[in-house]
Order: sequence, then C-alpha cells, then structure tokens
Amino acid sequence: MSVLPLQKGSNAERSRFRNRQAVLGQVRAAGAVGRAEIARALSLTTQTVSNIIAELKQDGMLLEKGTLSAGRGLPAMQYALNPEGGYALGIEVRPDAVFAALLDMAGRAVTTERVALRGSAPQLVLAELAAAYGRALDAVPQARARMLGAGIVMPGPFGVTGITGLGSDLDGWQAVDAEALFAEAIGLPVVLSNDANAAAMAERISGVASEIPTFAYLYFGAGLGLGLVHRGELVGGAHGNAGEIGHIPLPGGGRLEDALSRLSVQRHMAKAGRPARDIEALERLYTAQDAALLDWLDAAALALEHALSVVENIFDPQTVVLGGAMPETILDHLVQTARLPERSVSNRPDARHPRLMRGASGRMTATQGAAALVLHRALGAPLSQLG
Amino acid sequence: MSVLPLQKGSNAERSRFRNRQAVLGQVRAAGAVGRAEIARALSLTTQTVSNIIAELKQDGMLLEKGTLSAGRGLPAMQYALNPEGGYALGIEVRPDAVFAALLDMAGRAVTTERVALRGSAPQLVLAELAAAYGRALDAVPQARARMLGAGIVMPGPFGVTGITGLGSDLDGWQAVDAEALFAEAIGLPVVLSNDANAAAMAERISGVASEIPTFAYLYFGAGLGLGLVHRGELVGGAHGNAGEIGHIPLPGGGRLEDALSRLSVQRHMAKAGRPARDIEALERLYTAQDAALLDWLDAAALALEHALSVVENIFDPQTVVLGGAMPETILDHLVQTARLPERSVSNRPDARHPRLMRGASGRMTATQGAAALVLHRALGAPLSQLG
DNA sequence: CGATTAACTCAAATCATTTGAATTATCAAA
DNA sequence: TTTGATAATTCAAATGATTTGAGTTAATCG
Repeated sequence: MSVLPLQKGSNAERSRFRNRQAVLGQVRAAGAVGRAEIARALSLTTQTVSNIIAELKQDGMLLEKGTLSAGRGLPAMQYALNPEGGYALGIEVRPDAVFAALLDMAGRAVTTERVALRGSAPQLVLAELAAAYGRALDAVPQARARMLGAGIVMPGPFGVTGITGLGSDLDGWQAVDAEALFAEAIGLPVVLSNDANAAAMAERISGVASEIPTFAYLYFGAGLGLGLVHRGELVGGAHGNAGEIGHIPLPGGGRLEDALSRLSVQRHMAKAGRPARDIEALERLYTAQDAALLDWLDAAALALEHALSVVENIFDPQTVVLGGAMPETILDHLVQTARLPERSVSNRPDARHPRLMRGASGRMTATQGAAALVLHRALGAPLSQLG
Repeated sequence: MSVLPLQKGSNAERSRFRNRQAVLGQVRAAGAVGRAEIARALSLTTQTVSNIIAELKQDGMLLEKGTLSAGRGLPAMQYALNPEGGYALGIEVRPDAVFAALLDMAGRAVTTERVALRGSAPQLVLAELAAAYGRALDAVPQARARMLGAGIVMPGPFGVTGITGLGSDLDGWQAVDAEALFAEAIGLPVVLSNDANAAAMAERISGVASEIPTFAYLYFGAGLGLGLVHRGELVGGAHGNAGEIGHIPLPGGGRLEDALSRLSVQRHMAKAGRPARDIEALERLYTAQDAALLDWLDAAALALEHALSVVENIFDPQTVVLGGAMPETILDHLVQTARLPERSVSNRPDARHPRLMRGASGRMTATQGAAALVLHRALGAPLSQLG
C-alpha cells in the first residue's frame, strides 16, 4: 500500500551530506573558488561553507590553492579538488574483452588496462575483473583507501526484453542481477549503465559538455547509442535502456545503425574489398581519402542528419556531441559535412554552442565514462540519486 | 565566474519545506494514509511527520478521514488532501481562444471557461485572461486566499528559433518574456509550458499515469506533441521545447504530424468531401464508420507505429499514453490497431503496464494540465524545481 | 483476559545552519 | 602616506528542525 517516494525526507545529517556534495560540485565546476563565492552560489552562509570546507580539507578532498585578490577586500583563499582525494574504477565489458581504468577525482585516468576474454560467462568476467582491479590498486596503492565506487558499462538492453538476442547482449548475463554480482566481486558500490550514457557523463565531467547541462551524445559503439543528459542528470528511462537510437527506422529503409555505426562501416568496407578491422585501419583509409569510405561517409552523413532531426526535435538539447569508437578524423568529417536540420527547435539564432560537435574523449570513452558516473554521484549529484 | 548550481544548499528551513512537500506528495499518491506509513516511506520519524501534519491540518491542506485498523496495534488516523485546501489556475492560450480552468487540490476542475479571442496580441490576451481569472474567483470565492499559482500552456516553440513562423506560434509573442507578463497580469506565480508537457503532467497528477513515474505522452493538438515524464519530472529540454515530435520525418516521406494530427485528419476529410471542423464531427464520422476516416486511420496507425518505435527506443518509457484533442473513440481505435514494434526496448515480457494506452483526460487536457503543473510543484516535487 | 504489537505524544537531546560581532587584508581616495 | 571602504573569514551564541527515548493508547492474537 505504501507509495515508494521519488525523494526521501530531509534531516540535519542528510542536509550536511547534500551540502558537502554541492560544495564539491561547485569546486569541480569552477576549478578553483573561494568559500564566499560558493556560499553565494548555493545560498548558504560563508560560515557553513567554511565548516564544510574544513571537513573536506581534513578528509583530503580539497587543496588550498593560495589567495586570489579580486578588487577590494580580503583576498579569498582558493580551493580546488585534490586529484588524489578520491578514485573511481571504470569498467567496460565487451563480448571479447574487458577494459578497466582507474580515474582520479580530476577525471584523469591513472591506469588503463585491456583484458582479452575467452567467453562472456559471468564467473569468468567477474574473476578477470577482480584481478584487473587488484592490479590497478597495486599500481596506485594510495587509491585503495579512497575508492569512491565502480562504474560498469555493459552492452544493453538491461533486463528481460523481447529483443534479447537481436542486439549486442552478452551471453549469460540476460537474467542475472549484474549490479549485485559486480558489487560483490570487487567490494565497491557499483553504478551500472550502457555505453552511450557513460560516455555522455564523461563529456559532462571532464569533456566538452562540462558547462552544458542539457545535451545529447551520439555514441559509436558496435551499434549507435544515444546518451541524454538533462539539467545535469542522465535520462536513463524506466529500465536504463533509454538511448537505443540505433534501432529507429531510417526514411530510406533499414535502421539508423545500418548506416551509422562501426559495424556499418566495417560491412561496407568489407564489401568494397577494403576490410577495416579496427579504428587504425579506418583512420588510414580516411587519410588516404579512400573512395569506398567516402561513399560510406556520404550515406552516414545523411543518416546523421536524420538522427539530428529526431534528437533535436524530441529532446531540445543545447548541443549534440558525437563520439565513441571512431577515428577523430572521421567524426570531424561527419560533424563538418552533416547539414543541420532547418526545421528544428534547436535552430536558434541565439545559440551559444555549436549544434553539433565532436566529443573530447578518445578510445576509452565508455570506460572513462563508467568511472565518470561514480564521480558525478560523488561530486554534486542531487539528493534524489543518492539513496 | 560563479557557476550557477543545479541545486541549492540545504538548511533547516528548506528541509522543512521539502518535507512538507514530500508529505503532501505521499498523501496525494496514496489517497489516504497514516502518519507512521508516511514516515516509513520518507525515512523520517513519526514525530516529524506528526509535526508536519499538524501544521498542514492547521493550514487546511489535510483532512482527517477516520482511523483504519490494519492488524495489531493502535489504528492509524488516515489523512487525505483537502480538495479545498488549495487551487491552481490552468490557462491554455490558442490563436483563437483562451481556455481557463480552476482546479482544486484533488485535481478536479471547479470552473472552466472558453473566451474567444480577436487576435493574439499580448495586451488583448492578458486582459481577457485577467478577466477570466476574476470571474473564476467570483464563482469560487474561497479559492481567492488559497491560490497556489497558475500554469499556462502556449503553442511552442519558446524563445527565438529559426523555425518561428513555421509552427503554430502565436503572433506577437515571439520576443516577449511571457512568463513575467502573465505573472504580472494575474498576480500569481506562473509556470509556462507547452501543451504536450502539460497534458502529460495532468495524467501524472490525476490520470492514468498516477502510478507510472516514467512515461511518454503523445498529444494531439493542432500538430503532434510529445510530453516526457522521467522519474516523476518533466523532461522539458534546454529551452522547454522538447517534444516536438511532429516535426520528425516519416519513412514514407513527410513529417509525422502530416499523418498523425488533428490538422492532418481535417485536411484528409476535407479532400474526401467530408469536412470535419470539430471533434464532435469526427466522432460522428467514426460512429458511422466513414470510409474516408477509416482510410486516414490506417495511415495514422502506421505513423503511430513509427512514433512508438522512435519514442520507445529513445526514451524507454514504462508506457506511452495517447491523448489530446481527438474523440476518445478514435484514440481507442488507434490504441487497438497500432502494432507495437517488436524491435524495441519496451518489448518486455515482464511489463506491468500496457505499452500503449489512452489518456484519461478529456477535451480540456492541456488546460487542466497547465494547472496540474502547479499542483505538481506544490505537492511533492523535488527541491531542485523549487527555486 | 493478558501479552503483544503498532501508532501516537511529550519532553529533552542533537545536529547543522544561521546570526551577529569582531578580525584581517586589500583597494581606492584624500 | 594615511584613511576609509570593502570583502573574506572566524568565533560564539542562537535558531530551527529532526531525532531520541520514555510513556500512553487501542487494536489483535493466543
């Protein structure tokens, strides 16, 4: 009979927790700030912010960065995140390999690793993963006591759906509580997400969207994914499966990811007798201005225009970011050649951001994004997400 | 230099405010509950809930509904919203008319009115609107002291966009701060939204989605709109223009709203020599199983399938609700004949809700939805939305 | 009928923020 | 160079809300 609430009640303890996060969030967003400025931004008193900052400094989360004189008055002591104040583990599980990265609180990867897999059975994956985590901690011992959590990216869709088997699901993972398994295997709080959402959060935490609270991210994985960030928060849908934009039909027939994905370009190039197994091969072909690749790009740009039209009109983002497992040169080519739909709510003369841009993260976007999910939760996410 | 925060800091006063809202939200969702149950749901103590409920009762927001014995122990006093405890004004501005409705806190319309307009100039609209508000207050005098705010629905898109003039924009309203104008004209706090978002919130507050936190609403206005509710909150996009789904291209050519909208059916019927000016006419034609109308319905069902495919795969909603300015019989027909896409993340064998359903609200959906936006804010919205 | 259970109330304790006064360091004008 | 204004910061006390713990009341169960 009880209605499960979308929010918990508040008390002094939870207020403090929330304010701590908010202060950390302000510091992260600003790079370095003084206490009074944080207080103004959060509508708190400087006294409160002073108390919280003293605590955070004590905990090793913040560093003093010297005073900054700005006009009259006592110069404010500037505070910045201590990169070594906290670490997040990012994990990306693919059918053939596991990627792991350890990120510090500044969002920089301090270790990265790729472990080849012989199958995707949960036991196997979990064991490899725990081992990789152990190696990362050995390499960065000071992280051991300061782990904030682990973010894990897996091919969706999550939960039991009627399209299991059609997509890129992982064998053996359809009917298990993946989050609980991971949490137990590595002994950390876990956030589970799909690749596109994680990549989007990576851009939000330390990429091109760090000052753009509402944007969409088109992610080149095996297929094509969409990550939606609305007012700083991920829009994951009812079951975390939002963003399967690759499945939507194209005007000319077929699905979007038939024309716009890594599989798509690989198939196209194979047919043309120019197999391109990996990103490096694609990059070389592009540098050589390969005719078959340029053909694919023409069709892909058209598909991208369709995707933009759909995403912009449905979601009204400040910008659309393009990224994922594609050479930067090809992403740039797409960004430059795709024509922006005229009939779109995003077609605004007063726009402050380009409507389409390439993401900043490279090859490990999703892996780093997985860790970014943890950092996002630790550094200023709203209370509603904190349990 | 200061980074504007997505959340404010918390203090005792704001905690109390938040907890008041959360308690009201629980009461609304449950219909009638006891204090201990609310306390459990919100992770607060019964003492705290008791204090807040005493205050809310004092303010006339809650009514005692007698005790309910549930097993052992002292039977809990049940509390319910006092419908007369608060009122919200809902306003829908159309090019040719203004609709106004006064809703009580239970979500019921206590007055409704339609005022024909001779033009859409701001001065004219604001004057008519203030007059309509005055008449509503005269009819329900006890509302005067208990107004929670006004929700206003206008044709989008909001702000300056490159497609101004293409859509259903209102003349004279493109470059004005509509929210401020309305707030000044009627002396109430104002929420501005588009029709689809408001209609979605109406279903959330007192319609078929009252227990569905994540859903999409396909709204038949002049065109076709989409309202997205994610974990209880509207996804409005960067400029409040999210949901312009009518603009997206159809596989067969043209835009979605060319096949699926009131304008579409009116054009189709006019061409077929069976003009249908209003909803009543459409309803009569459907009752007569008019061949031309059935033709349109076939094409519309196909377009709806495309829309479902896009919305489900991008947003992963628990359900898609169909509603707006269409006869219920026609909406039902569409719900029954549209084939649900198989390749969709929403195709789940374990789904608890139908994937597609008709909305509960009738003709005044958007107007009542406008008021629902206010009620939503007053009854349990997260702190982040409260300024 | 007594024991148990659960809702509720009262008063005191607790926690975090706010308030108000005092201190310090810089800039700008005399 | 001096003086006054400005703004950041700290200290101690006050405030506001929740929590804690003990006690009361009214049901069900055995």
